[in-house]
Amino acid sequence: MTSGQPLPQDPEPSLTIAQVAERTGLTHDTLRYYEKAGLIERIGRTTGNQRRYQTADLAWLEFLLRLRETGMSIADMQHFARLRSEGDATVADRLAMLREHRAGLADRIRALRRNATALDDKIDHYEQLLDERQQGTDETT
Amino acid sequence: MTSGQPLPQDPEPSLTIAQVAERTGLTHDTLRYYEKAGLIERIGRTTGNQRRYQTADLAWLEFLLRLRETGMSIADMQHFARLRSEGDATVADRLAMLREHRAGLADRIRALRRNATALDDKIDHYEQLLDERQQGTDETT
DNA sequence: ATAGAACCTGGAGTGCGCTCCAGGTCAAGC
DNA sequence: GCTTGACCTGGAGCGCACTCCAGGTTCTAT
Repeated sequence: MTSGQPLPQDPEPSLTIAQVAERTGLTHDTLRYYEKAGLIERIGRTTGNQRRYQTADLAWLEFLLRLRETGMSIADMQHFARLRSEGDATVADRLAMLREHRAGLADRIRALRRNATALDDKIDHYEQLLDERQQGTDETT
Repeated sequence: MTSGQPLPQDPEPSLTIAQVAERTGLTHDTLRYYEKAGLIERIGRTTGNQRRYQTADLAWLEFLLRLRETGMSIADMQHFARLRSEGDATVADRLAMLREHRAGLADRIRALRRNATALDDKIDHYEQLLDERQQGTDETT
């Protein structure tokens, strides 16, 4: 088993919302919005009702950010978060979600690479146009 | 010079908005919105004021779609379209825009690939969890 | 000639993902 | 004790990229 309850003298590095905002690049408004929306479970509070983020909260947030950066919608992240909160019984479902998301991501990367190549062609075309234009400034054929 | 004005007997393959919608995957509303927004210049009309898209319109639309798919905003596409409508003098500006967009795209593809790798790790982790859970169903260590 | 589908316009409405606001509470330094 | 800045809540507002609507016109097939 693991050892400790969060005793008072536990040096668990709890962060304020401002510190988390700086670390993640999110605003405090977005952090509160994510909590309200159920993307992150209710963050622990001080006696004065102020949030204190623990290491595990940070790790989950960073995972969420990876999902977001790869284009997952808030709705899907809510779904994933709900499954997670339901415990180990939902591991298979969560795995399925991640696999599907991963597959979609692969598709999107492939599409972007194809479009990048097309863009390169267009850029080449523009470079040629520009060369001709600059060469032709004096109208001599 | 090139040869023909669009004479009546010119077999220029003009398409209705519905046909263009089907070809591009855009809705007719989106096509009209893009025209209203200045992303595409005013499409030629029949005497009865209905749009007829020409080959050149299609080509431009497909280019716009590539810009969109690679994440360019409507505002930036408007900017590009405006430059284009101003003629050859803006070739250098347009080239600069495309190069910048291309560079951002490269960054985004790199970030997606990094995130994809992180996702793969997470998936591996979930697969292991699932294996343990299935093996451990009978509680024998 | 006429029915019905496709098209037209200007403008309002929608969904997403935040972002801002008002009005208050809490914590730390002077 | 008091000020000042960080934090709290519920709810309204915003920008983007469409999407829909009402009311009218045009095209096509019979």
